[in-house]
Amino acid sequence: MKSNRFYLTTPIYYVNDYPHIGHAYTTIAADILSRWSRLNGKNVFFLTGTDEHGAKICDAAQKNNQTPLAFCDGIVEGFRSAWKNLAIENTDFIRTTEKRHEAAVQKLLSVLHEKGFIYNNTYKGLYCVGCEKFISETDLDDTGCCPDHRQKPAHHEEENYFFKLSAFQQQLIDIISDEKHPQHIVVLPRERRNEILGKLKQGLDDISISRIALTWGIPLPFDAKQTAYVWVDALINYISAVGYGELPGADSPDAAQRINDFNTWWPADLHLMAKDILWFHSVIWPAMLLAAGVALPKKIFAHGFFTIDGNKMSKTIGNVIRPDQLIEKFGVDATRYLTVSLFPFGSDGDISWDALTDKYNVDLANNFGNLISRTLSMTQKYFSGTIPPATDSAPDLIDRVAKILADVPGAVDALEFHKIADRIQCAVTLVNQQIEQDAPWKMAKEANQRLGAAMNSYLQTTALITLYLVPFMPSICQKIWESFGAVEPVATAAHAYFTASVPPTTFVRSGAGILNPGILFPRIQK
RNA sequence: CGCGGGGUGGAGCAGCCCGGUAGCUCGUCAGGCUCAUAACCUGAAGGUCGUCGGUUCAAAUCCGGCCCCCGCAACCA
Repeated sequence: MKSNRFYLTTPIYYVNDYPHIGHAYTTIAADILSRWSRLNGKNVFFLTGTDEHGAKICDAAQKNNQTPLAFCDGIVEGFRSAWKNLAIENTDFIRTTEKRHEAAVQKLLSVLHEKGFIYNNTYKGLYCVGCEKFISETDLDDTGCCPDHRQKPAHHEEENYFFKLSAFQQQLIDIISDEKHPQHIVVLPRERRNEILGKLKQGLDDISISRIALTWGIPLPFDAKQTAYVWVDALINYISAVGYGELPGADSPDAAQRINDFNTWWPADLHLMAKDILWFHSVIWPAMLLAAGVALPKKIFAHGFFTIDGNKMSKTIGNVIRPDQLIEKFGVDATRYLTVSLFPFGSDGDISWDALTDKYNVDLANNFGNLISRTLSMTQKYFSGTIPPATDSAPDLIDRVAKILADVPGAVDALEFHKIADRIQCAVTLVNQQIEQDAPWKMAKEANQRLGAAMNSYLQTTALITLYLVPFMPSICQKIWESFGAVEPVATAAHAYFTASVPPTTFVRSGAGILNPGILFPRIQK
């Protein structure tokens, strides 16, 4: 049942800082996709984790008077709790300092070595610790310092191992550009793909994949004096987490199980990341896999960066937004909804507290939240809190709403969160308009026979819209569900609806008693 | 000739890939409703979609020239 499984990943985050809104952005997006896929009957493996090797971490740990691992442990805890607070349901969390990862890195590098894709050479040049790479003199500023890190690079000469990246240029071009290629990788968005292809056509240099004298890393299997370059190390997490490589030692899990896991999950269906690391994922990573004879990931999506109030996110400016700050102001569910839908996913955009607050008030408080309030309130007032039955001549409202929401699956596939939110809001507006047109409060006064059916249709459509919001706002949707008097969890209903087309009329049953959930999205003053 | 992104009513944005009544949020003005979180609904004013040219029956949308703005510095997703 390989076609029914879905393996998606976020990058593993570098542990030089506690999580901020940028990390959260990618991870929330991945979680929404993951939940959506589960609700659509997929067997999902959702991986995230942390990247913990390299000189920077080593230095930071020293400054803190800690061992590198102890230092990492602290920050990793920050990531774990941030994801927990954001209701992220990742299947696994991989750390590059784990044994299983080390085993996978060594296995892959051994294979590359055996197949002749790795050779050693002397590398001379200026090395910047901050960049963790050699830089050329032309890159330096007037004072001879690295412009990125304001420090003088050191003269460095070392034996390094190189990976024959250049051997894969044409193959990579074909794989990325030719949709009919058996190993085709979909790189999105399109403009990013064009950028990658453009760079690829300019040619590829072999890359250094090891560091000498840097002990905080994974030793090369064929030369223990050197450790793997952090990027090579990091990329491999995507296969080490699902079972690539044999674990040494008696306490290791069953090797056969790991092989089975690997065959089940690899290749990944989607690698999700920000645009800055697309090159590593769409060129270096596939080249490594090609060289090793391992299958390639199917889709790679790079989202944009954002500015905050028009400025770059910066500790100096002090405008860094932490996930917990967002949660404090908007709550977990709204935070998830707002961050991914504020501007189109894939392009750069600006985030500001004002804009977030605005969207919160418009989409969630005034529109969706208020729709819940008014329908429940009317049900309470006009029908003593018992959901009235539908009539045979069901209003076409449900059809019209369903039609709008029919655009959602396609938008999810294209990772167009902005569009998903737009469709959902349109659906909500449609119901609000219908309510206005029907004027149920008037019908109540006139004892109009059609009131029950009308009320029923509002509840049904609101319930239907709620199902589409489950991946974004899991806990509030559950609350809404309960307030509609539904017995089964909202996730169960959503699964039934999305996988078996169970009509919405079976979710919100006439005769069921509603509950008052209170104000779900209180308006927020700017 | 470095690379990339962008220029759409007062502000912020969508639409552009797959040409065919220019849409959303905020703001302004007028009205409706009173079930609801002072929420909701309707209507109005306001745009020659940066500019010049091309393709087309038809271009914000495709093609080319030009002008202007912003990244490719970072603590970074």
